[in-house]
Amino acid sequence: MNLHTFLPYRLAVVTDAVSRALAEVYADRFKLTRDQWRVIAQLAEGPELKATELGERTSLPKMQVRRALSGLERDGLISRAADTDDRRNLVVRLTASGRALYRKIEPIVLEREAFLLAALSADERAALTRALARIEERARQLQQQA
Amino acid sequence: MNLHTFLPYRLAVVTDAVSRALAEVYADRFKLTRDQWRVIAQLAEGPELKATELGERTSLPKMQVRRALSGLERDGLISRAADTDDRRNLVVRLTASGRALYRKIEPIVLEREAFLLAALSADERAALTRALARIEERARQLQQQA
DNA sequence: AATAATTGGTAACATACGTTACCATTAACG
DNA sequence: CGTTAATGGTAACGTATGTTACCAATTATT
Repeated sequence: MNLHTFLPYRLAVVTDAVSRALAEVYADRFKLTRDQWRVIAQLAEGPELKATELGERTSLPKMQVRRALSGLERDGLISRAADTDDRRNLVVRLTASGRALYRKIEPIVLEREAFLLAALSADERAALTRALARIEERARQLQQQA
Repeated sequence: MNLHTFLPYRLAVVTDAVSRALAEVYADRFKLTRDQWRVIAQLAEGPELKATELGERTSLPKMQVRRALSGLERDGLISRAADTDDRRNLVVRLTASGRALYRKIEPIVLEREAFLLAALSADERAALTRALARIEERARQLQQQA
């Protein structure tokens, strides 16, 4: 077995390189952690979310969501309010400055993604998306049976 | 922008799922960290390596290599010795029990990789490998210019 | 309706990790 | 040669992360 052709290793290395390339934007320039960036990006898609939904949609464990939210709230980028229907729930939404920050980051980050994908044809991109989806599904099957 | 179709996010999520599926083997069953597993897998390919080479070949920063090695040495799976030519260098090699452990893990881990890849045709696998390589290269270009 | 089980969120701990500075050895340069 | 620079490895610090246990609000059970 050769580590360099081993799929899990390859994925980890590529993903790490991509993450770093992106973190230069949201972390270095805009002082957000990766988790905070994910939360903001997700909140930007809809007006408000419950904290639990946020966790599901960002693929983050609830503790990471919580810590991301604490920081964001401190910096005035989101607001948390108790749900009136079920007071266990928190309803989270971007503040005006949260939305403004997102609008600054989004184009830069999309540009970087475009740069990465420019190495592939449309067909190749589609194939990559499909391959990743299939592999993810199978990985989850492996975890299940454990 | 949609987080779920955003390449860096997709890569991170898939990679995380794959890592977890693999960690069940080397971490849960064999009590190795991911870094220790990488180091062992790399050492299994050749008889001995300098610590710095190990870092390059496992894509791990030197501190992580060091910490991985400390644990492995404590457990008698590797040995470290000063290079006689250049006494700054450490020469690292697997012990007999290190090799034995590797031989136990390898087939299980390869089987899991095979299961993941079984979702793809030979062509699709080749395309995936190519796509990942191109994206990694471009990601490193982005980092460079920062 | 009272009690048990579940759920969303929080707290606190121990461990892992990245960063910076450091020491010893070797290489470079005058 | 002798001083300076560079390199491999180590130490020590603060922060981040995962885990476990916990509390309050809600839902289910009888």
